[in-house]
Amino acid sequence: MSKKSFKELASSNKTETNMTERQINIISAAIEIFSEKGYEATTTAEIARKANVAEGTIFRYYKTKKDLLLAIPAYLIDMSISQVLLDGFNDIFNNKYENFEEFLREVIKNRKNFAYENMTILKVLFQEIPFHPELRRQITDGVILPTSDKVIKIIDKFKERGQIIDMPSTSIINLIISSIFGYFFLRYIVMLELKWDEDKEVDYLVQYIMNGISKNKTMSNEG
Amino acid sequence: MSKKSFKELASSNKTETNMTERQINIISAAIEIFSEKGYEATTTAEIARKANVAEGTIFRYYKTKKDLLLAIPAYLIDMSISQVLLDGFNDIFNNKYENFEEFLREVIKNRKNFAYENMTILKVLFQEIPFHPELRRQITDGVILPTSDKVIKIIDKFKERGQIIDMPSTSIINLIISSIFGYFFLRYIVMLELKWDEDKEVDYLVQYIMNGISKNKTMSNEG
Amino acid sequence: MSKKSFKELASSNKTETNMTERQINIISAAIEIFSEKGYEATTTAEIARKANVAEGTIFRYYKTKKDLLLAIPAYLIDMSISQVLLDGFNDIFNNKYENFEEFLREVIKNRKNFAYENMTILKVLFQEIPFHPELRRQITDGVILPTSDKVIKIIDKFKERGQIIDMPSTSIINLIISSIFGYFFLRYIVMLELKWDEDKEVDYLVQYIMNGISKNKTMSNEG
Amino acid sequence: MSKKSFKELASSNKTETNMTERQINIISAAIEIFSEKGYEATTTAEIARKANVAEGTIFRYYKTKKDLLLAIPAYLIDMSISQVLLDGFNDIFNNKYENFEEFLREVIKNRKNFAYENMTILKVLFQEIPFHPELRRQITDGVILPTSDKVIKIIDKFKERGQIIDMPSTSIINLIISSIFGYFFLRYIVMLELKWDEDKEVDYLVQYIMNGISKNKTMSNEG
DNA sequence: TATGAATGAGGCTTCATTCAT
DNA sequence: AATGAATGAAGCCTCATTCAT
Repeated sequence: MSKKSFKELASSNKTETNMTERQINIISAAIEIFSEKGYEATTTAEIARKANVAEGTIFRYYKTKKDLLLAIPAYLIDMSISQVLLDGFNDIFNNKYENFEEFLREVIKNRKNFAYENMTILKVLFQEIPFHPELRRQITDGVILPTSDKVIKIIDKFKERGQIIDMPSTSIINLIISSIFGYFFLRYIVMLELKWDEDKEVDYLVQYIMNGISKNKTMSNEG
Repeated sequence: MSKKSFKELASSNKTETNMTERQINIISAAIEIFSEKGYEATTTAEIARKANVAEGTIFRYYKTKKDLLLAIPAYLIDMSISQVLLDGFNDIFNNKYENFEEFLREVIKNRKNFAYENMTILKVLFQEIPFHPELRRQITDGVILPTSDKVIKIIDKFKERGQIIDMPSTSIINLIISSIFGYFFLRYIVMLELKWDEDKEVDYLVQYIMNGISKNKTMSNEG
Repeated sequence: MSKKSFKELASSNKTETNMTERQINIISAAIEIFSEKGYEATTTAEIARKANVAEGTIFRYYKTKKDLLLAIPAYLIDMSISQVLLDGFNDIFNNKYENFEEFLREVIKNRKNFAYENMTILKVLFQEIPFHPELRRQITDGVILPTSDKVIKIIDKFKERGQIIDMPSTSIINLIISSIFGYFFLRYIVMLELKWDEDKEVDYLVQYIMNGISKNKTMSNEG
Repeated sequence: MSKKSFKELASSNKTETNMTERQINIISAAIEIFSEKGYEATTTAEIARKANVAEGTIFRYYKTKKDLLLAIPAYLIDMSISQVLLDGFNDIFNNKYENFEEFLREVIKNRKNFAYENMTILKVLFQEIPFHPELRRQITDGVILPTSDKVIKIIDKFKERGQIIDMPSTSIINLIISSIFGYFFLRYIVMLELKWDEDKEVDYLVQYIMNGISKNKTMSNEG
């Protein structure tokens, strides 16, 4: 993932946001360093350096260092990164997949691409969630719940088609999310140094989830 | 989980460890505050206050604040908490379950109890893993790998009995761990405020995992 | 010696140095307190107070307290104090004294003025030399050796004229320096409280050194 | 110089002092570390370790760390180290040297041996003199002045014989001491790393002092 | 008497934030 | 609006000294 991904994404979307280029530089720099060292261990001096602004300039845009952190979810949404995500789901939703596995595979691929490109920002958010209730609220309300709503509808659709086991949709989502999130955490945080056959493991993951939630046993590995 | 769980556990095991009571007070206090505010945001003064010792006393036992963090995995092992875990697995392993689901349910119950009691310590460890390679090393080498070895054998055993799908045991473990870890993360970190029917959701989790890895479809929900 | 001598000297030379006024305040304050209490017994808070800056400001200019100490020789040179010294020797060298005693008297007078004005800085340097190899290096390489080179030439010149005994120039210099340094140490460090007829004693010192190194006995005492 | 010189000397004199062996261990250790790192930079823990006693034990014998420093001059005298010195002078004094140079050479040799063996203790004392008036008083009153008195008599004796120039004896002593002290300082503190032909330089020193103070030019180098 | 664990004041240093330019 | 020097509160850690054993 390029170090400029945020800035580039942001720049390309600049017409749709009211952030100045400076502001984007700052928050991009912050996100990157937060993800490397954690919020508390990051100094505003470091952010300023990476953002190519003076230290004082940061505080013109973000009153405090914490505001910089709390601005990240809004930034995520504002920048249409979450739009990309939702669009992806929309596509999936609209591309009436006959088969839930197809859908799931698409989701994971989507998620995977998304995660690859935005590992940094996600890492920061999940890292800091436990210590900042305001942040938690923003993420659940602004990102997770809206997404869940969409997904629940999809799940329900496939349920109606008899492809998915009889279990509350919320629980199903939680289980799927847990698996996916747990997978990425294990892969990119804990087992960082291990060799890992990405494609194969993702196939296993899909197969596992599919088995986990589908009504009829599928031994499919023929992705 | 009571605030005294570490101390109590440690005290009850004091014969098996060479830590003084003071040392246990200190690391217990540290773990608790680390888990509440994160390692960086925790001050040694705070730890001292909670441990009821002078600030200087901390440094008699742990040269630096970071040493205090790095001592946690050893503490986990030293206190036989991980022994409890492994013993659990040993019991499971020895109580030759005919059925993999029985085994899994036992594991999750075990894990759940374990996690309940040690959520705090686990939270700290997973929280700080990304920023401290030494910590990562200690956890993978001292906790994860040894446990994995045991579990792989169990998995293999059930594989031979034809109860588990044909997938590398390591991958199976990763998937199971991912699910369980993801579940706890979602439950206790992200969705902290949400109401949640614990028992039901755990049942769903078991069912989901069982479906995910077992050869024959089980629709068991009769928890 | 006035408490402001460094600052004043520095200010008067400000065009020739790239130190800010604040930086000069800080190092001046440091030198004075170091000389009074010794490097280790001096606190950065004290330095800040005397320099009329915040404690943190010190560390903008000198990364550590030790850097502050190690900056002193450079400061000595940078401030052209040593230039004054060398210039003095240059003058002496150029004012072709026919007589070595004249030269010596000039040197000592020069040294004496120099020492009077910079007793403080010299005291610090010689005080801390034993404990800081880096400091020793800087002083020998930056101050002593360059000066010695100049003086050796002068000594050689007078040797050729047959005014000085046959002894390696280096040894002669060492002996002279020893006498002068020892004199000042005894006078200003050990015998601090004693009454002392300065002029008379300096005359004795000159006479003593002259006798010590000159080829022909001089009983001059006509200072 | 052996690391045990103080302790050994002290032990051999134990009948003449009221110090316990422990006390001697402590002050010996203190002196050695003070001389290596300076008084302020030395910790009582370090002293205790080197003295092979518990940290608390130090404070049984010396109420404070400073008391330990202030005890050094008394220790010097108490241990008859200064007696050795004076005895040396006594011998010299009694061995009616006809020639001042002989006397001087004896003194320097004596001093040199003395300094070799007690460099450590002297270093500490001279190092800390500037910062501790009490220490200065003790050294001047207890060591320097009594010694001076003896030496003055000797000087006077040689003056009467017409071997020494007409200069106040105090000044003569100061000059000689300055030269000798300056020599050792240059040699053992500043030029620590330089190669140095000890014997030759001492010869030069003697010759220099002799020339400096004797009435008749001596070009003697034939020591 | 000796010990060494415990103390807590105080040292050095960092860093978010302010403000004059 | 942007800068970056200055601030000073607060953090980590050290160490002389005390005191219960």
